[in-house]
This record gives sequence, structure tokens and C-alpha cells, in this order.
Amino acid sequence: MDYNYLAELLYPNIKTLPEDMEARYPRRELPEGAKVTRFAPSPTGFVHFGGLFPSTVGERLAHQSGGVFYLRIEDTDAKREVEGAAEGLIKTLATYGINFDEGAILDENGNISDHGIYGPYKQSQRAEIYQTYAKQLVREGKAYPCFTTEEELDELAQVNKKEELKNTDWQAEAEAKRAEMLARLEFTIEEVEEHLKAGHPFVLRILALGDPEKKMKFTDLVKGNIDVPENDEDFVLLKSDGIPTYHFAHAVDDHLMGTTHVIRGEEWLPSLPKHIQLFAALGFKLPKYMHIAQIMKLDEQGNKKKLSKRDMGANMDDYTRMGYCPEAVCEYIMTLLNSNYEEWHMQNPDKPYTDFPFNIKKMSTSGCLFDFDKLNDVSKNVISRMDAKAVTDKVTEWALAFDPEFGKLLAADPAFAEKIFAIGRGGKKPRKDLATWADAKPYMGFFYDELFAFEDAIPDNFTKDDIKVTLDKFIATYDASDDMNVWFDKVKAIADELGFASDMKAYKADPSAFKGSVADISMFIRVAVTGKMNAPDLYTVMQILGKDRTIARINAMIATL
RNA sequence: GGCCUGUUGGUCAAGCGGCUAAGACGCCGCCCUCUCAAGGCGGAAACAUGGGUUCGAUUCCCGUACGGGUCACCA
Repeated sequence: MDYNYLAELLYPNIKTLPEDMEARYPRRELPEGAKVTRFAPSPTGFVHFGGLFPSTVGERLAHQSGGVFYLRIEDTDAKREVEGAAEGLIKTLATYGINFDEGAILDENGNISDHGIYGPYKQSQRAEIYQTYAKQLVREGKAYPCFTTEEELDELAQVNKKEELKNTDWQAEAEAKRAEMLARLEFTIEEVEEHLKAGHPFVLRILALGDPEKKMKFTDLVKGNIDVPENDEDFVLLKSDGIPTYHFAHAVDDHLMGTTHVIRGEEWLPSLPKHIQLFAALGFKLPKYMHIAQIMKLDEQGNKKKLSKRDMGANMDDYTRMGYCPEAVCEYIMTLLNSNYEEWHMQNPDKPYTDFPFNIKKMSTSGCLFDFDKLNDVSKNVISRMDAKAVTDKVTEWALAFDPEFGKLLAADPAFAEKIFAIGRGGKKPRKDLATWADAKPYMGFFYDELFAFEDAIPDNFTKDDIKVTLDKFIATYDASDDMNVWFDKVKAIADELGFASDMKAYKADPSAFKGSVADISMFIRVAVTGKMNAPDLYTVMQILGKDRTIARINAMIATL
């Protein structure tokens, strides 16, 4: 077989050679140890947690080493492409601190355009490059055309599905039949010419001569030493439209673009044999690989499953909706990525997570379950460190988008809102009430008359008389200019008068000697003023609310008794 | 089913041949306290399993069980 002739037959329009490409895309000149990583999404939807995870690794590794982090768009499957998805991905990533140095990134007008000399960065625009290498593989007898149609292949799959019911060895069966159909190199040039003349489409397959029984040792930077069998699958390099599959595009692009570390989910591990063979066939140096563990969720049976697109917590835009701040999500991701992150953070509470020395060796090798409890805890801490102004701004912004009525209330008087969010903020032990911006409303909504309601009732083991007298006396003595101690002394005085213990220690020593304690007296007032059993410091609440509204609410309560 | 891969408390995880097997989240209790949110202190809770190797295995090897991933002209 004359492979040169075959190559011309198959790709007559390709005049370039691999050397031309090597010349067009020179090796990068970077300092020793600099890592070149990339995020290479297919524009089929939103960014999900499983995508943010590896991209965070890539971003950290590149920027921590003085390297390059670039974005390549893997739009080789036109059927699955979603309009505007790429733009959405980039924007979402940016909110999580994932910024690119190079690649298909957004310009000032919000349009995607190429930045960098290794473009185009959209794979759909790189057909000539791929075909140049493909043609070379054909010349070398390493790849061959296959005219078996998709329909014929599908038919085989159907046959094998039926056999699956009674036969355990269904996949082996399928492979055997498929191998027959493919015919590999047992075709003649004349047959190819006939097919082409008839306009039959073909795919280009690699010729796989590996023996899967033979394993080689391979070192993955995350997984460690793993066994990789030789590839024996004649996988598709170029689809019938001349566009490459992931495998071929990965080899050509990551070689030409100078990727040093390929970071991807562990679901790619099974196709590693393909990539190893392909890089060898093309004469490319293999990059380092990092197959990182998947994020899991629990299914109904209690088994772990890969967190998929439709799952709660998958879509990053959901986090925005739920009111999580990006910093919290990033920190949570860091805790999952590097188990010593928390320790570092406790020692460096004021440093941003980007100062943390991210370490590949500390990465977990097995998949973890997504844990909202942990995220909430991280988030509470993040928010507790913000100042009142920042919290006010962020809650307002969130509410305006997702809870407009609440948002308008906040926006109508930012100074008032800020006073509320300043309660217990600052200092060594700040309050930690908010895990999400959405928590703000239940926490402090009662400050607004529009949202105020008696949510909690006073337990009925107290008499209405005691409650009424308490409230009456409180109004009678309330002076907004009292300081906190004076204010509380007055509350205690009411407790004493009504036979409630003003001293908690005395009450605990002998509860039966009292009707209750000053805690209960405070509770009566608290429910009247906030509508709830639980609220931040009552004195401060009244200060912010103002004397008139405080009294008005207490009177409203009295009227119901 | 084949292949790859994993298995330390409920969750995330330290550990890297000898330890009373860290820590964080969650849970429970106590303290503090006008309630809550915190904070402090304490508690329950784990090396999947069977064989080896070894003076000694959570750590090394083999098997078993149970997870996970994958087997497209998708990435």
C-alpha cells in the first residue's frame, strides 16, 4: 500500500506539514518550573462544580509558578453546542477568581476573541492544523480511513444490547464484531478511490497494535503509580466532518500550545492508553497528567455517585442564587483540594486563599461528597470577617436580584441597613449569623415594619398578666438614652417586682423559688419587639429601631393580651 | 461483564512499620450568657474483610467484599 498516495487521496487540500506547524507555534520560553495549564470546556452549558474544581487547580498551579493559564474552547461537537454558553462559562469562572492569561477570552465588548500567539483557541477553527498531523499519520501508515457508517455501528450496538440480557460477555462480543466491520488495513487503494468517488464519508482511525494484556507503569501526579494497558482500540481521530475527536485535539493542541500539566477529572483515566499511543505516534512529548477525583453526591440508595449537572449544588449559578459569596465557595474548594488549607488559614486568617502554597502532593486521590454543612461553616467565617458596609452592599445586591421586595427595603435606607449589619461585627469574636445572603432576611427582616410579624408566641406557661405587666412597666421606664447597664438594671427591677429572679445564679440554685427569671422577662420584651424568641442583643436592637417604633410594637403586643 | 481505580468516625481528612490513631464540619453535654449567633471546655464516633511478610501492621504484598469511573464519529 502506498501510504503517501493514500494520504493525498484523503486530504488533497492539505499542503502544510507538521514542520510548518511546529514553526508557526514555537516552544514557550518560560522560567524553570513554570507550569502551563489550561481549562478546556466544551460550550454545552453552565459551569458546574465539577468543572470549577479542576480549573481552580490549573489556575493555582500556573499562577503560583509564574506560568500561563489559558482557555481553549473544545467546540468539536457542533451538535451539542449551546449558544452563548462559552461567554457564560467565562463570566462565571471570573466571579470565582478564575482568570485567564491567554486564549479565547472576553474582550471589552463582551465578545470572545483570541489573546495569544497559539490560536485559534477554538478547536472548530483549527481544522487545518489537525488535518496536517492526520495526513502525516496516514503517510506513516499509523492511521487509516474507515467507511463504516455510524448507522452500521449503531446496528451492532443494538445487537449487542439484546445479547446483554442473556450473555455476560456483551462488551467483548461487541468489540469482536466491530473489529470485523472495521476491516482495518485490509482494503485496497481502489476501494478507497471508489468510496471517495461515490462521495462516501469516512472517519480517520488510528491503527492500534497494542496488547491490553501488557501493562506499563505510569505516574499520575495525583493518583500516583498506576497501571496502564496498551491501547488496542482503533479510535477515531477525525470525524467525518474533518473535525477531531477529543483525543486527537488534546494531543495536537496541548503539544502545540505547550501545556505542561494536563489537569482533568478522573473519568479520563480509562482513555489514557489512547493518549499515550497518540502522543507516541505523533512524536510528541507527553505532558504531566493530573487526574483529579470527582465530587460525589449520595443517591437514593445511599451510594456515592458523580455529581452531575442536574444535581443540587452542581450549577455554579445556583450558588449565586442561593446567596453564597464566591470567596466562600473558593475557600471551600481549597479545603477539598488541599487538606492542610484549613490549618494554614487558621494561622493566616487575614491572607487571601491565593497566598496559600497549593501543593499537588496534598491532593486527595479519592472522590469526596459535597458537604453543605461544611460550606456553610466556611461561609459564615468568611462573611463574619467582612465589614458592615460590605455586607450591606452584597446583601442588597443579592436581594435586588433575587428578592426584590426585600432588596428595595434595604436599598431605600442603606445607612439603616448598615447599622443592623454592624451588630456584633468586628472584634475578635464577631457574630456569625449569615452563611448566605439569603439568611439576612430571616435574621434581620423584623427591623422593617413591612416584614415584621409575631413569628414566635410566648409559651403559655406564663400568665398573660405577667406579660402585660412586664410590657407596661417596661414602657413606663424605657429611656432610649440609657446606657446598656442602666437599661438592663431596669429590666431586672421589673423581674424582681413580679417575682422573677433577676439574678440567674440565684434562679439556677433554686428555680422553684421564682416564677421565672430575668431571661423570661427579656423574652417577653424580645417577642414584642422582634416578633421572635431569638434575636441579637435586645438593647442594640432597640437603639437601632428607635424609641417610637419600639414602643409602638410593644403596645401592639399589649393590645393582643 | 472487561479494563482502570478507590476503601481511616456520619462528612472532609492527618498518618506514611511501633502513636492513648491528629484536626475540621456535623451531633451531644457543660460553661458563659437576657434569647440567639458565636466563644470556651468536654463527649460519643473510624483504620471494610481474610490471608501473608515482619519481633511488630492502619501503614507493605495477595485475595475477597463493597464503592466509583469507563467501554461513541461526547467531551
